[in-house]
Amino acid sequence: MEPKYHPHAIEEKWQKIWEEEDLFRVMEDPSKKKFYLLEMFPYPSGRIHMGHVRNYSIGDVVARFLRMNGYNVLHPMGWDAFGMPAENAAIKAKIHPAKWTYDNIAYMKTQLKRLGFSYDWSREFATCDPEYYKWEQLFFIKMFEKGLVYRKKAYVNWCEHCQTVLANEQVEGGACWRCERPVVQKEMEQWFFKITDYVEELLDYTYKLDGWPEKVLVMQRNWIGKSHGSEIDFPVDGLDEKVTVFTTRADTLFGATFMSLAPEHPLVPILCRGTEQEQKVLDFVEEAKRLKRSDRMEEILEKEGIFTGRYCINPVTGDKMPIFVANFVLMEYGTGAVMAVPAHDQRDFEFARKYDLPVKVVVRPADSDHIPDPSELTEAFEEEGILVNSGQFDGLTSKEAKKAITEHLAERGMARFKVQYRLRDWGISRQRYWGAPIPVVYCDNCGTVPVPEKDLPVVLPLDLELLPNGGSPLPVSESFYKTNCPKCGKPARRETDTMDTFVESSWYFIRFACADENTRPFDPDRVNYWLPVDQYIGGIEHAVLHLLYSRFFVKALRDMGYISFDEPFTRLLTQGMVIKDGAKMSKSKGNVVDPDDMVQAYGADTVRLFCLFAAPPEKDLEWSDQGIEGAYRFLGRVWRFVAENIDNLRNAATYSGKISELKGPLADLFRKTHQTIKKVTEDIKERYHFNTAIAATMELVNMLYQTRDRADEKDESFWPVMRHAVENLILLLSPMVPHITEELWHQLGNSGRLFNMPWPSYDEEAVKVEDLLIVVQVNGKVRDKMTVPADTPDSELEKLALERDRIKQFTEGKTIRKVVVVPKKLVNVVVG
RNA sequence: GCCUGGGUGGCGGAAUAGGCAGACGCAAGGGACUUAAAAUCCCUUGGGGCUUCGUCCCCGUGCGGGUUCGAUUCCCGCCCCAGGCACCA
Repeated sequence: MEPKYHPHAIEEKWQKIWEEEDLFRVMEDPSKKKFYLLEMFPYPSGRIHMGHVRNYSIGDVVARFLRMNGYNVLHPMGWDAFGMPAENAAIKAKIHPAKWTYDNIAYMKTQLKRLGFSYDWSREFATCDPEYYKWEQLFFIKMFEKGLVYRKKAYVNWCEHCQTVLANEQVEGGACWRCERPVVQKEMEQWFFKITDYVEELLDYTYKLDGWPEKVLVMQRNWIGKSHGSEIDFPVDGLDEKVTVFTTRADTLFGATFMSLAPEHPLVPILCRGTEQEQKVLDFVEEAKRLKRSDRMEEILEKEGIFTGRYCINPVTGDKMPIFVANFVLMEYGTGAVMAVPAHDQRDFEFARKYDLPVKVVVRPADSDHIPDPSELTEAFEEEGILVNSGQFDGLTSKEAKKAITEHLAERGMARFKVQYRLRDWGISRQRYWGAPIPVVYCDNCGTVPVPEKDLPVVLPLDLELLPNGGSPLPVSESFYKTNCPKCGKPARRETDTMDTFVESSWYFIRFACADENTRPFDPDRVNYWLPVDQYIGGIEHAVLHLLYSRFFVKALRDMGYISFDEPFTRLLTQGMVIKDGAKMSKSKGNVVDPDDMVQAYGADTVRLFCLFAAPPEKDLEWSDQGIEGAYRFLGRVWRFVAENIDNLRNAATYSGKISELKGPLADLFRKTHQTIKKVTEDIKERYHFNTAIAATMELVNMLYQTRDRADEKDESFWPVMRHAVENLILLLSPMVPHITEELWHQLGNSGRLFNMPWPSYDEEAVKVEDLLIVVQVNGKVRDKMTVPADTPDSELEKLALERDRIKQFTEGKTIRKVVVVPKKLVNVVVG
């Protein structure tokens, strides 16, 4: 056996053997408990990065661990293969997106294989394959029939740089999530998935998904943004129109002194028509729309407004309220109109001061009788309280008044209770080439016609020349868009937009259950066996994107009868980022660590080990060049221990006796071995804390070296106990570092694959400590420690503690007020 | 502003149920081996103190209070950092 650890030879050797044996292939087996373990599949950008290595290392430990614990584990991998970088590369390097994508996939697959992950590659697919996206087009058609997908003209987020529309979830702080450039509003005809149909169920389940991090659930709840309130109608003075507002503060209605409308509000042109304000208002609206369309990501615009020349009537006071158009009112939320209550809303307050509008106090704090005069207010009182200046509603609490005032108006048909959400429908049209075509045809006679099922897939043509300006070639490609109407047969035009790539990733995890099924999207038997995903692992950045879309898609597919579960991912682990020098790795910062370089320098096992050891999975991981050296050194230490003692270990039979038959250092090592099995098992199974699991195996290795030097080698149990410790060490480390452990296992003369070995179990007797170290405190300070037999009764502990000389020193001349005994741990003597 | 996390040695981190703070690793220092270096192995390592160098004493988990025999852990108030949302009516 090589005295030195040479990772490359053994890693490549075992990877080859595993592949030849098809070791990681899994089949449905109803006699076994299944476990579906999934890591977020990568976009084939060219090379994997350290974030992938970390994500997939975590997943591989869990997969191998569960496998060894008797589960039938589905652990697949594939490619999220549609997307813009392929198009950009195509324009820049003149390579077709398809070739670029498939070349990248081929390379990245070798990288993943080189890392030794236990994927069942027979289930692999790329989402840009028509055999994949044809089912997505089928779902689109079915959703169209069900009214779950629809087309409408709307203001949408447009990224000029990416030349496409973005969903609300894909705009971060006013900027494109991909290129980080400002997003503008553009009015376009777009396809939308009706995610809002499922808003209540999506929200409900955020309280039931107890295997998800609370952080992600909170983010989703905030994104959904449910609020309870009222809709109230305000008649327009002198016109047969009304302005309807949504408010969560109906209790402040008596304080509403003016009205604010969004610039896009449809009533605006009607209201100002014929007034002397008309031109000024229309100019203001144009200017506001223009500003909205331009770069407004950084600071919030100065609050500005303009009087429309019209008034509406406050339905409870009968007062005339001037109607303004205000640049801060959003057409997309509520009704696009806000009743302004300057005394109780800071924004309205500032607006009222600026335009010299009346302020009326109608709520006072519950803990004060003082009703401030509007002139003395310096800011709005936004909290709830007790109503004043509100006629018959005076004295009610805000909560009571919201109900009472809404009901009062509801009797006259002027108000109703209303639940409002922030979540809006998911816009999925993308003006891009490298995506799944939306299977729709536009016919002058028949209108919008879905492509019939039998004509699917609508294949994305690969023989197109890309346009140099980055625009999609589909709208100018006759061979693609020219078609005949499926209904009337007359010439018609295909939809040339493609689907958001988040659509592909919203259902790929189901397809892994039956990737070879070619007559229907899913094979119910296999899907019912494997799904839902038991454990999903990926980055937090998808908290409200992919993870919300997938939840919606599963519910939609369920209601269309394709599947029969409610939620895609039972448990979710969001791992932290890999950072270097305190910042996310990026080319511009020059702090990128390439996995290939690391594998080359240290081997896959070391890279995996470091990723697992440096931090618990949910925290960010700071890459450290010294840290990875340490990981390498540890594996060298493991290797060397076996290599240096290989003959003795090989010739020994693994110790199978009881701990009571051992003594001294050998008993200690045997106990430590069992304690390590317990610790590693619990850390992996219950906590996914691989860092502490690895720390425990390090302790065992340290003890192996110590025991070799300190125990009596002539003891006939010496090598059997050593072998017992070494074999268990190998088994415990195998999910994390599968190659070195496989090699050592075979060097010891064992056969079979660790992947198929049962996970070691520990002996309760052997874990128990014979002697306990009891801490003795005086007034809560540690003053002494004593070693006692484990079965010493509590009363005896107290007696022993009080007899200690050290303790007597501290208690002498003082009264013992109390003695606290914590079984097996500590005695605290309280003196005064 | 609001909502979530988090703040522990020189560094990454540990302490799982209120009971020895700092496991394990890195870095640093010392020693062994060596002609020498590398590699390896062993030891020390939170800060401070000393007529006694100890099974010694004091301080110490962002800050200030509280509960408790005992608080990194629970409660109240504050500061700072990270992430998310942000004109949402």
